[in-house]
Amino acid sequence: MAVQTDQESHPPAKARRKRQDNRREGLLDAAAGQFAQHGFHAVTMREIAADAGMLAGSVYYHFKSKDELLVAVYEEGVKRLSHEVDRVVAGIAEPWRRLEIACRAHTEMLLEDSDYAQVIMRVFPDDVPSSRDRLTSLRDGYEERFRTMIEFLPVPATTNRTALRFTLLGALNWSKSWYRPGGMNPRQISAEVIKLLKYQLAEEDSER
Amino acid sequence: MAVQTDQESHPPAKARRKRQDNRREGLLDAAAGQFAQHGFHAVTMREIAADAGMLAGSVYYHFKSKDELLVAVYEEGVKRLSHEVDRVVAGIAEPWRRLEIACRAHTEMLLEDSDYAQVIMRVFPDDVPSSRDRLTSLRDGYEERFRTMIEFLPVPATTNRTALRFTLLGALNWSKSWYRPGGMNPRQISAEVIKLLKYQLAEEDSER
DNA sequence: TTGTAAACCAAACAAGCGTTTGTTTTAATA
DNA sequence: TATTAAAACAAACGCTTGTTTGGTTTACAA
Repeated sequence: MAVQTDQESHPPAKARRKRQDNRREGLLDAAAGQFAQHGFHAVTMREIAADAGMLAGSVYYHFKSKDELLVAVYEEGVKRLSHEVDRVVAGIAEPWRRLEIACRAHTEMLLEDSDYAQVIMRVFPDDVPSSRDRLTSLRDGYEERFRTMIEFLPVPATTNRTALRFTLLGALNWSKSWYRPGGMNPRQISAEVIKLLKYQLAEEDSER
Repeated sequence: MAVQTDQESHPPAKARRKRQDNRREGLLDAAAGQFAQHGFHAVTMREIAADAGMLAGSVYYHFKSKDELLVAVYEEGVKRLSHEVDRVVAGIAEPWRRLEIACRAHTEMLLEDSDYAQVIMRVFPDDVPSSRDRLTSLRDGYEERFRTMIEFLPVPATTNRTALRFTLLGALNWSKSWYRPGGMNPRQISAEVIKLLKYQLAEEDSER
């Protein structure tokens, strides 16, 4: 038995380093852009591939189906939304302020910054039956943040926090259907919605 | 020159009476059901036709394209929503009460009673570029009712009524994405949303 | 009863779909 | 430089799509 130098320092010609010009990322961007703008079923693999500068067949080296491509976009979208919201609320203790900051970030990504975020709000889980549960749990995982933030809100005991969450997120998400550049911007939209819901609830709060 | 008895009393064998077993209505119902459940692009003409008990080609006797079929559903949906809202608010003068009643009707049709209403909220005008403007103006025509109702609402001068409208309709329309039979019903949903928005705004109002 | 238009069927059409296959190019390793 | 796997191409696959066409049934008018 000869020496075995391949303990873990250098596996036996197994793990080959990947090429640097990997276009999977750009491909995902293209898919996100198309799905966000036209929805899932209205977009073809050829259109996505063309946007990424390749042919339809080549997409299948990176993703094994159109459904899985959507799931990947969804996952990336949830990750980006979550990270951004977590980032902006970090260090902010006051509950209403936390919520407002989070809503602003949410709305900005939804309306301007991120195709990935738009996909999550535009493509309904029911659109892709084979991945429905996966998409639903992804979306729920993100929205859980808002459930928690609303949980800590100092509001009268009679307040229906569930209804508050649905109203808040509904108002913001629906803005995608009427938002046009030049009108109210994302910051104003989220601020107005929060203002409408905050007044009567924030009784012990001194600001405003 | 002979007599011309065909002035207007009986056009010259021109206007033939239509048959009674016209299935155009059932066809439109089938289209509304399919579009409401799966969206526009995910539904095929064969599925719609099968639901109506006919073959795909036969649909083209009634509608000259899939797009036009959607527009017809949209028009019928707007008509039904409008009539229902107009009906329930008739005779109610108090502005907040009017709005609440209207919202209840809107939500009930959206969540339970009408596939036509669901299509209007589920299928975005951008999904069908060729008919985008038509669909948009149809939807706007309906929502104009809410603009008017909110216009007459006794609220502080600082209130942004546009934001109030968007928040209200957004919250209600978005409920379609989380509504499940057994949870909050449409009546409760609309009541909770109105309650959340009403408190602080209804200063001169004595009720509640 | 007969003529006729309304209403539908049956079958195909071209185009496009998501996907698979075999081959070629490319870049990192040895 | 030769080797090897990553990453893409080129071309087709079988199937479905929206739509068209020509013929057939049906109900109403005469």
